[in-house]
Amino acid sequence: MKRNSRLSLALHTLGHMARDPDRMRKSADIAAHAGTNPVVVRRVLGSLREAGLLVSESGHAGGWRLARAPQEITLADVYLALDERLVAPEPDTQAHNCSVEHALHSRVAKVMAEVEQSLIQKLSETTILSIRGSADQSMDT
Amino acid sequence: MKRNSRLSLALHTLGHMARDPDRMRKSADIAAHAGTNPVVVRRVLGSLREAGLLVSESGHAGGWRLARAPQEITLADVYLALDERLVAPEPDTQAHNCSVEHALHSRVAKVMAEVEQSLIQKLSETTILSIRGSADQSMDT
DNA sequence: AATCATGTAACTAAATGAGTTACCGAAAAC
DNA sequence: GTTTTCGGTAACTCATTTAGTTACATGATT
Repeated sequence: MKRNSRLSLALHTLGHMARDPDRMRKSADIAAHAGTNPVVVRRVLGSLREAGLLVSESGHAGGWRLARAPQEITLADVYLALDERLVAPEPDTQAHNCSVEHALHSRVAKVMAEVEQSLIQKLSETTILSIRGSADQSMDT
Repeated sequence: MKRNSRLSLALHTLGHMARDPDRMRKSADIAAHAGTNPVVVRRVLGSLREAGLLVSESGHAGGWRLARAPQEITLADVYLALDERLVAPEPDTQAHNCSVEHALHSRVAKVMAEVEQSLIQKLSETTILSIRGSADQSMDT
């Protein structure tokens, strides 16, 4: 895989789950569908669980399930859960030699932060319900 | 450095240049200011030149300069020039096993593309003039 | 010609992230 | 209570990306 694969995997999985929210899915099945590894799936979904988007259970009837209704989960939730921060507010480790540099740095950081917020705002306008497929087909066909 | 360092370097340099658009700057000076290497600077600024944002010249009086007025250069121009594509429209190399997967994949791709466009739109609303420092201080203080 | 800039190829090193193996612990089935 | 079947996680490998560096060619000015 490549860049944004975590986000992509998350959206695909949530899209599937949104079709049938009550069903439990095993990481092995999800992985097979996504063409990846169960551990990778658990890592990504684990982040979503920490953010309260999913719940997981062990044992025979275990697996993964949405923690709330699909229309209550937006792409912003997913984005923030994965902690990607595409626009990246660099934590500013560098001491700046001149005052111009310092002022400019803070301006750039401010603009980047605004763009990031704008991105999150845009993402919050779409729920995973809208990327779900149309009908009642099941995942394991 | 870290992620988005190219974009960051570009914005910082353009911010400096916007203060005094007619002045020629050497890659060595820019690199010293940014705490990086002249070759790295030339690579990044080379992308901006290909996009028509900068011009460069060789020789004694050589260096880098804005190709047009700073208020005519938006962050979207810079973003597109660097070919970053943060939201990343994965080129879809994979054949999908089931029709659900196929439909879902295209939905996800569509949403991602919309978000990317939204990001570019937002970036186009800010020019490098607005990240320039306030007054007439020069870069080499 | 000598100098000083960009342009670029080629390489190194570090960081990132997917993939994998292995093992633990929890919950249900038997 | 033992076995089975899940998730949870640590530890490692491998590929990719990218900054950094060296070296050298090209072009423009002195």
